[in-house]
Amino acid sequence: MSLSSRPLYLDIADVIREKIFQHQLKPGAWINEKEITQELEISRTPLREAIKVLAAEGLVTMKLRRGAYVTEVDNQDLVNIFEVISILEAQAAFDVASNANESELEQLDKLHTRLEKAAADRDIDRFFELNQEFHDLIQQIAGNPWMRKVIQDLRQVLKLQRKNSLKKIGRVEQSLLEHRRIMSALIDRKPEEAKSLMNSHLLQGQKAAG
Amino acid sequence: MSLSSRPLYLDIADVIREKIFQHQLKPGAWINEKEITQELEISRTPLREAIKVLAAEGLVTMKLRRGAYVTEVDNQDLVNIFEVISILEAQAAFDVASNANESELEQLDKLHTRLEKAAADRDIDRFFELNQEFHDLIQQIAGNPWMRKVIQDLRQVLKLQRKNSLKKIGRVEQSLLEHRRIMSALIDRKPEEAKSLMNSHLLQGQKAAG
DNA sequence: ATTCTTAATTATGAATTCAAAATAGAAATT
DNA sequence: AATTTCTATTTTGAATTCATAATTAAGAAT
Repeated sequence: MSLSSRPLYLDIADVIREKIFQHQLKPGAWINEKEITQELEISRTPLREAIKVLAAEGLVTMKLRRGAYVTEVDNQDLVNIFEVISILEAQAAFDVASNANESELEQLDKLHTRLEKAAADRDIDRFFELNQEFHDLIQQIAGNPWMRKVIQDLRQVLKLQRKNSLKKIGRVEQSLLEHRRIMSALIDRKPEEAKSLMNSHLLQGQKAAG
Repeated sequence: MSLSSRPLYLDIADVIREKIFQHQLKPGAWINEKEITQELEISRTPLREAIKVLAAEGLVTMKLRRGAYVTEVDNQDLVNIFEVISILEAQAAFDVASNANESELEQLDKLHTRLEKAAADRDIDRFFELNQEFHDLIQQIAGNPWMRKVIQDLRQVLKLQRKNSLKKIGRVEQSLLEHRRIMSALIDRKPEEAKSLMNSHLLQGQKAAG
């Protein structure tokens, strides 16, 4: 067989990425090429290409003649990554408040409503998921694909050390409150306010996680 | 032979990257694998790994079953990339003004002096080079390696379309003026001012290039 | 028993080979 | 002559093979 719509190495990268996020491959763990080729029934060539993609994303680290291991992020890394994400997402919020059209704001509002519902249902996993979607939709609407790519890559690295701040008691409520205010600033088209609120929202999340 | 200190694919990536910046490989040009393997006397395996690294950096774009071509950035891309770079470098300047120690500021000042000299000598190439060094040193001192990596990757993509704004008459002088004011803000430890100056400095450069 | 040395094994890095798709080129049809 | 169809060539994607460095394991020496 061979009529797939995308190259094998991308599929393999997806599988390994998921393994990393599921902590089936934990930070610091070496990636055993033979094991994975046997499990996925593929050859080493596309696997090694996939590993290089993940290395570029920062999810794995390569060591000459030793192979690759899942990247370990320390606390300083977290602080540094959060600094970048906060700035950029804040700017994205600014851009949305400045330039989004009515239908886009409506889309956001709908998503936000679902977020409220998940919170009311105490469905943390769903909240977590929709929360990600909400942030991503803002970036999408902001309309800077390069910025979006940067944010997504860095968010991926954050996911390496699943200190999910939403698991902290009261954090979902707090987060929701912050979202509401961001949403208002967007709808009221107050760019500076949206920016500032988004920035502190993210820094709050960091503080809660740390 | 086989005692190199780094994997072959990284060396190959360097060579191709340089070819791209030298415009030996122009935006839109397909990368001919056979040609490069013969020229560098290597096999396709590490070459294809190198291409994937460059794709992750955004310098080449991969097309299924067609190979890879040098990325073409349009005007919208430039605007978008500049938006991200401006924000982040501005923040880096803020961080330097806030946290750099005396010796680091001195380092910057020395580099800045050399920049002044290159300008006085009308040595544009040297100015260009030192200009890059100046910006990078700020990022280094800012001390956020993740931010630095993001900026560097994006700056690379900018280099694809060598609209060097410094080539514009008067732009070197203007740029130098802006640098002087940034330098002052850093030494006077005025973070907000440094941030704002750096931001407009970069947007000026963009405007001059566009 | 512990450490050091050396042989066997394993894993990585890179070249080669194989399969299939895309392109180029020639022949045929209109 | 222009366009279409079919064949040959080239090129990409992926598997396999080969070479060498790193690790493990075994044995020797203290």
